[in-house]
Formats: sequence, C-alpha cells, structure tokens
Amino acid sequence: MSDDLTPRARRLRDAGHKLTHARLTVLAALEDSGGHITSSEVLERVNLVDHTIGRASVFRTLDLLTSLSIIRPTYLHSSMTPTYVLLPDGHHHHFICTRCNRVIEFDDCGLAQIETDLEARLHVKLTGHLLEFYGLCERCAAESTFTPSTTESAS
Amino acid sequence: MSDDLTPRARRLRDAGHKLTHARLTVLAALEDSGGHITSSEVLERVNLVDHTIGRASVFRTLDLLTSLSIIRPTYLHSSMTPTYVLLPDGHHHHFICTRCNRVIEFDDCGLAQIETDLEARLHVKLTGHLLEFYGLCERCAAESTFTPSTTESAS
DNA sequence: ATACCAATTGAGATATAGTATCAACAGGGT
DNA sequence: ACCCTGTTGATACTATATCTCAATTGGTAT
Ligand SMILES: [Zn+2]
Ligand SMILES: [Zn+2]
Ligand SMILES: [Zn+2]
Ligand SMILES: [Zn+2]
Repeated sequence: MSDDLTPRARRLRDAGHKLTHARLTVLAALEDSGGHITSSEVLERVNLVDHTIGRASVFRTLDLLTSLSIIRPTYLHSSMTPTYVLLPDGHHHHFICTRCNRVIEFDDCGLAQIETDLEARLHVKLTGHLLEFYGLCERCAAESTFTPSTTESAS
Repeated sequence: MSDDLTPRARRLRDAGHKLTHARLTVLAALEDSGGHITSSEVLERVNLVDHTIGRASVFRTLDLLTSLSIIRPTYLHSSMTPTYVLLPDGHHHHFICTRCNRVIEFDDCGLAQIETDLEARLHVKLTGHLLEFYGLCERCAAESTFTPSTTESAS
C-alpha cells in the first residue's frame, strides 16, 4: 500500500513484474549514473551496494528494462558492449562524434507528429524512441580541415 | 585509374584508407546481406569467400566503416551482439518490437529540417543518423490485450 | 616494371561479455 | 502464517572482441 515507489519501479510492477531487491538495485544504479553506462559498470555499481547480487540478474534486469522501454542499449564506439541510456519520457537523443567519440545530448526532437503518423501507418503501439546523429564535432571538423592525412594532434 | 569502384569503396579510399582485399570483402558481405547482420554473420560470409581473412580484420573493418558512417551498429534486444545496418543515404530508420524483436524498416524520416537546425545549433558536421522506435507490433499489441499474465501462444 | 615504406594483415593467445542450469529463495496475494 | 510462482545466485560454459607482432600488401614514386 505504501506508494513510495519511483515512477520506473511503478512501471515495472504495473507490467506485472516483481519488485525484487536485485531489480530495484539495478534500477537505482542506472538512475544514479549519468547515463551511457555499460553493463560492466552497472554490475560494478550494483556490487558496491550489495555484492551478493549475481551477474546473471543484472543482465536479466537490463533485458527486462529494455523490453519495457525504460532503458535502451546504444553503441558508442568499438564493436563492444553497449552503453545504456534511460528514456526519461520515452525518448533519448544524442550526437556522437565518430572521430573522438564525444557525445552531445539534446532534448527536443520534434518527432511527436512523425510518431503519431507511424503508429497509424504501421499499426504499432509506440513506447519510445532513440534518435542519434553522427558526424564530426566542432573541434574535429576543424582539425579535419587542416590535416590532409596524418596530423593526430594530441589534445 | 580504372574507376570501377563501388560508391562505398570510393568513400573508403577518399578518406585515406587502403582498399585492401579484407576490407573490400567485408564491405561486399555487408552489401550482399539484407542488413541487420551480426559480426559473426559477417565473419561467416567473409570466410565463405576467403577463409584466410582473419577475425581481427573483420572487426577492424566494421569499426572503420562505422567511423565513416557507412554502417551503424544497432541493438535489436539488449545484452546482445549489435547488428549492423548500412546507411544508404546517410540514414536508417526502423521500428523494433520489444516483445518479439520483429523489425520494421521505413524510409521516410522528415528529419532534414531538424538536421539543419542541429548543425547550426551544436556547430557540428552531420554525416548520418539513426532513428529507432520501440513498442509493440500489431500482433504483440493484440496478444498483450488478451493475456493478463501467462499465455505464451507458440505461433 | 621495380622498389620502397607505412598501413594493414592473420594467427592465435588472451580478455571480456553474456548465457544456461537448477536448487534455493522471496515477493505478493490470500 | 502460508503458498505458489517468478526470480535469484553460483558456477561452469559459450560467444565475442582485443592484443601483439612478424609478415604482407596497397599505393606511390622512381
Ligand atoms: Zn570530435
Ligand atoms: Zn524524441
Ligand atoms: Zn511483436
Ligand atoms: Zn532519416
């Protein structure tokens, strides 16, 4: 009856899942992090709080949260582990520099209309979206202009 | 001098990279696949053509193509190897069902204006984007309505 | 054509990430 | 307090990606 649940915990329960200690701990770890956190980092944070929580449960929880569109795995660089971002209001947007891997997040996306159209057209029920742009950040764009080939200036 | 290069091979070369046998083979494997192909599947296809090409080169090439916005890794469901998609005109868009992992791709995104605005606002140079929506596909949305908890009908 | 050199490669050992199994446990409804 | 089912944790296992470095090769200059 006590209703001191975080909004995301409530969504978990409303979807018919138990609010277990492991799940709530993973969720807290994600919320405490600044976003773009890997599974290993989640695992590390979780085990700082309670080292008895197993790896498998962390991965299972990440899967579960993803299936509920509470988080979303995204790729930053290198063919490795995804980093997870929260989808605060169902969406997340960022720019990734493909040269230095800098990430710039931004809030407004103007996708509301597109979302509505798409639901009607594909007959789907949307719960979230991720929009990512890639290219060169201001600094890297400038450096690329100067350097025909090899001038990796260590900044 | 012979100019029978695919557009993507040309982009590789124009960016200052050598057109090696390994790279061209990986590129061909990606182009031959229908998209949403994992690193292991690329490796498999590549080795069917030439089994002397090493794993490391395949991964290296996937990273390189990603940094050039020629391909982009995306996650279908969490805790999994990414699947790579080509970015034909710099962009790719799809819907992912978070229940059955069905993917529906679509072409139009209406992001041109947003892209222009963003370049000016963040002072970046954009080379591509990925837009993904999540939710329930028509079938899964219908099933979810009927089943309060456990009715995994094997279709 | 030949020679040259830096970029790139392949092999395979190593490191890292994620999954399977299953007995024990605990959330939440009664 | 009791029960039932979803969930868990330990561990062994599999899959995936990276590192290292001598050998090779693409591209260019001669
Ligand atoms: Zn940059
Ligand atoms: Zn949005
Ligand atoms: Zn579905
Ligand atoms: Zn687009």
